[in-house]
Amino acid sequence: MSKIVTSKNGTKKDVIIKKAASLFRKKGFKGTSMRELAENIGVEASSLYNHIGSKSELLQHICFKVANDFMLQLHETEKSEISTTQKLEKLIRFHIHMMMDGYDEVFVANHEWKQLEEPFLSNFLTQRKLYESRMIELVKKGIQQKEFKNIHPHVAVFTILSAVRGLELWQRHKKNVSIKEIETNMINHLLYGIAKQ
Amino acid sequence: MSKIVTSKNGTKKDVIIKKAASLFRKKGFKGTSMRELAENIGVEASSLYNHIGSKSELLQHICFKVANDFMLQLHETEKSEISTTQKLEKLIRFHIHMMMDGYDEVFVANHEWKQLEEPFLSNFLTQRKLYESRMIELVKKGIQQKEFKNIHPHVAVFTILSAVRGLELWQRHKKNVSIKEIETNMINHLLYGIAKQ
DNA sequence: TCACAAAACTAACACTTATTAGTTTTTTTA
DNA sequence: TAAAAAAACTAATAAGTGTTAGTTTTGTGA
Repeated sequence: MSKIVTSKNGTKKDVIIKKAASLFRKKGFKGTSMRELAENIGVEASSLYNHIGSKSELLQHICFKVANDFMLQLHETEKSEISTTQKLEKLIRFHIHMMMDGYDEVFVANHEWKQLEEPFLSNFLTQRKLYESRMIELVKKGIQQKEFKNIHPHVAVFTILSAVRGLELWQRHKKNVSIKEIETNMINHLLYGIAKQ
Repeated sequence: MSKIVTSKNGTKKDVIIKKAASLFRKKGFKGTSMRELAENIGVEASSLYNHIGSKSELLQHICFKVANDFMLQLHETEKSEISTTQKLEKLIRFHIHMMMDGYDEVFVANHEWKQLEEPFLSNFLTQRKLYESRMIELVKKGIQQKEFKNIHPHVAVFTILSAVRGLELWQRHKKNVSIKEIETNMINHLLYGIAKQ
């Protein structure tokens, strides 16, 4: 049929991955066939293999791109010279913006990582565990420095991550409530509800 | 091979559904084959059809059982003669216990409902929307009655539902942190952080 | 113990899956 | 404009899917 449309600064592989993320989110990785993906791009399924290696490679790419983005931001935040409270706020805001800007990709990384094959599955889980434990360390530090109340660090981090992941639910209501409104509310709820006053 | 083992007060269909919920959670609905399900029960795939109608029927059963349980509890709570704060607390505690006792089923209802076919998909979404809007009404009433702060009801309900759904994450850490500890923490965070003091 | 019903089995079906081989068309480069 | 490279196409493969038909085994009640 027609040719793969490449927006500027984007290879054809990027176009395929972007569309894959969108379909994987809506129908799941296993629920999306290569024929379906191809049709959505306007090409035959076999043509995709001129640009990618395999279907699972697509999932790997999406999951590890997201994981990497979060890891990078965590690393940068850790070594920046601001208060622990500000560090936590920065991380939460990053989560919120990732969820808003890269909705499909973040959703897929959150929900479809189970479909990764070894050794990628183990690799992904290790990275996630590392991320969590470094956030816990951050909260512990905040408690030591008397910036935070004497809360359970593990519980606090998981509550934050849960609430942020819940931003998915808001995708359906983008019209009714503004993003800014949600962001302000959530930051207040999560951060200054914890910080010592 | 051997026969389906029926625990007392459980039909063979119940055994199949229970195992299906477990597998659907671990590998997804589309990622679980009927042969795999059968093998886990100790039977050939075709034998399952002596007890169930189809694979999708299994998903329907799981999703609507969960939806029904929540709807029933909501209905009962609404008409019980306690304060609005107590009503909300009761609902949150129910969510927590459903997540702990019926983990597989709740998880599947939360993540695999997309794989439902019409008209079940529409039906499920309608029911979920109804549930949410009735929770929002409850929060609105609490504000009117000056039991709650003047918060955004929609945001409040979604924050609560997000946090409760996040209990999934805790399944991995059951040993390290007690359920009671999480429950207390979460109720305090969600409810009495909202209620007027 | 014998007949009936329930539930297992084997074998096959029609269909979909990801992926490959080989060929033709399109685009880029010189 | 001709040669080379990129990317599309058609057609086919082997494996896996849910499900059905027909048969045999198992358990139950008279």
